[in-house]
Amino acid sequence: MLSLKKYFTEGLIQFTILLSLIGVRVDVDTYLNSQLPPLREIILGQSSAYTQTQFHNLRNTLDGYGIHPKSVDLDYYFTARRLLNQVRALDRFQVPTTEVNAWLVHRDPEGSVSSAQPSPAITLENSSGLQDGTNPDNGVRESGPEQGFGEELEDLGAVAPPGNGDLTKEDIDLIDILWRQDIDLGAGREIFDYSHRQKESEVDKELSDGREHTDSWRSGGNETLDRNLLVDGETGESFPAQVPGVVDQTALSLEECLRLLEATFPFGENSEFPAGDASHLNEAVPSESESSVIQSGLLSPLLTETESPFDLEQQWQDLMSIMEMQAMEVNNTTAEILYNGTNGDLLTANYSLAPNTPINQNVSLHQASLGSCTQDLSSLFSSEIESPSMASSSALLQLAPDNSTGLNTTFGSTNLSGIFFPPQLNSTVNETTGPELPDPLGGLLDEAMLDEISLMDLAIEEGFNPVQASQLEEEFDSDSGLSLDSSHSPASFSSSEASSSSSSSSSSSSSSSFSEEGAVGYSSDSENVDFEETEGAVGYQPEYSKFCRMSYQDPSELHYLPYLEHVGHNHTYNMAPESSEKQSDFLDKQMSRDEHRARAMKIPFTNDKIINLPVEEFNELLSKYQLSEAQLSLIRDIRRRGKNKMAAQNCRKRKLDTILNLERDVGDLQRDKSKLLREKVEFLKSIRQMKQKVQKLYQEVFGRLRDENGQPYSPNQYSLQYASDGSVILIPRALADQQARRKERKQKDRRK
DNA sequence: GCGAATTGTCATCAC
DNA sequence: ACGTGATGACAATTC
Repeated sequence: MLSLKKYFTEGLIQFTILLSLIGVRVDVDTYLNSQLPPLREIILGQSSAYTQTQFHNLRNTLDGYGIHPKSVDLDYYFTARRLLNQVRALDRFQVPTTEVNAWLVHRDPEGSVSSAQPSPAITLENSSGLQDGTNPDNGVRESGPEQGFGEELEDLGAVAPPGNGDLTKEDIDLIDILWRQDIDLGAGREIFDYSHRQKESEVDKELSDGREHTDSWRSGGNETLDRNLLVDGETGESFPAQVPGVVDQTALSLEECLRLLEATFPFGENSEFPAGDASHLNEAVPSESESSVIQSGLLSPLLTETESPFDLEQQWQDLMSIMEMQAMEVNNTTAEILYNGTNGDLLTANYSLAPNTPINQNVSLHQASLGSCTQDLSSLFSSEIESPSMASSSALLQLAPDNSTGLNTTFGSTNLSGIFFPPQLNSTVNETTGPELPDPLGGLLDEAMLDEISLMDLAIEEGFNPVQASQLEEEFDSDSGLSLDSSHSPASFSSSEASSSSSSSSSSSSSSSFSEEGAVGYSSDSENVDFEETEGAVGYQPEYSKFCRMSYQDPSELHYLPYLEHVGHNHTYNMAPESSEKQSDFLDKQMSRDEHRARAMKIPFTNDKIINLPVEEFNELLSKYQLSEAQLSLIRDIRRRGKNKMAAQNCRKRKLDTILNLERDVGDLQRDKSKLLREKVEFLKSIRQMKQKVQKLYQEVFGRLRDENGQPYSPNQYSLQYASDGSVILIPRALADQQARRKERKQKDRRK
């Protein structure tokens, strides 16, 4: 359960992140919040703080249908939920709690190699399925081979509040489609027949209508739609034949995001992943020329897992490491790649990394996170998707401004090693660092290397004894001192770090971190906010503005929505007396101490209102009732404690984020330090080689010099020196020694 | 039953 | 002056 919780929580967070990055506003909370106490329990864990709310939600969402968070009869529960919500929807003010900008569930035409495979039935079914997405009641459920978590998710969608309306259902259906397509890639293509799933989800509603009726209805109603659709033979997805490439690529990216997530997303223990899923996943990925960067950058680690199709832990770690790299690489990777690449050839390094490294992905993700969360899909992806051929070049172009520092240092290094010296002199450098692949993780030097560097420093400062330095360097090279310190690799970072907000520890800067990382930051907050929504809590409201999904979710607003007024009503009347009793006991146990106190004191309104109402309305509420002094006192205590409780939770979250940010900053600094040390080593090597070359030239020039008699000068008696005007002059050795001593004295004096 | 982790509460300060 | 958020410290609870 713990692992499931972890996967599910982080998976949803990542999923939200992915969707938010591509500009789709999706409120996962909708699926977790008021409708699904069991899932909330799974995610949030048992907590008195949350349980209080959960109990509250439970009471009001179940309407008497008892459900224990840890022993859930989901089918019964969901069915009851759906029916009740439908009834309630009849007279309910609807609140849009989910906003979807665009949903395109089809692949780009280029990627559909199998689109040539005729599959009219699937086309029909898919198109109708998509259309049916807004009208879930039209299908007939049919028992299919898939009974995994997707089923639950479908039900999950079915119990979305009626107030959320079609969009929510659409969301879930589409997500469900995407999930299933990959979860079931190993199964037959009929899996992708949306009508199958539709039928499954609605089997409890329209058993009598039969499939023939439904199919004929569909075929009749969707002919026009079908005409314009092509079908991907592998995934069964249909897509408009004339859709511009931009949109298709966008849809692909979305799909690939979901695909990636789902591949790493363990949907419960009963989810079945057929062997060879990974290979299917591989096949489903479009060819490289058209593939989005997400695919090349994100999927590749997953695709290497074909040997063990679903090593979930490994898959998950892959995803987390990728997420980590996405955060890192914008700042580090490109510079380091450039740096490493220039050990041999800068241009080669650049062009070789362009097509198959995640730089492009980095750029897009970075931009997405920097930009508005509601960024348009087309604008978000236009740079890479609109003209895929330009993707690599744009990546290169964007490298420069982002990594100007790295580039400069790179050139600095290159100038020394590559420009000043002929290739043969550069061989040592290349041999040492050439084989190194660009390391996006950032290499760190071990202590041995630091020692070597210190020794080399000593050698330099002591007048650069070439022999000594060479020996040192040989030792250094033989130790392959550029080895990375694995302890500092991102793999060692906690997964939560990937979702932690960036920036420094100060609260003010932590605000800016939200704009940088969007939904990534304060993920735990969103959980908190979720629970607070129905409770009407106002905790951490200012941070709502930092989230993409905050627009309509001011809990204080929701709190006053008329249809929420029934919150707190007791709907246990339709329960059997025994179960009602159990329910009552259960709820009693879930109540907080203050709730018990309030009940004992017969406080005529909910603790929820006591805590979360604005002060004016709170006072107004108090004035409406004739309350004793004890009651008033208790009410104020409840309000104080309730607010403080939320404040404490927020405070702890901030503290945790601060710690994580500091931890990440330390890691960044360590990487920077190691990078600088590596550069220093390179510079030292270059200087040594330069000196060797100067020495060689010196000997060559000196050896050619002849005196008046045509005899060579003795190196013991004469030496060559640079004059101040840049010329080279021959002076007696004694004089040269004198000058050297003077220089040394001056240098010592300066040091003092 | 114990210790660690988590959560709730109080006191206090700052805004 | 009052309400509220933030936070350290401690207690209670949960794991």
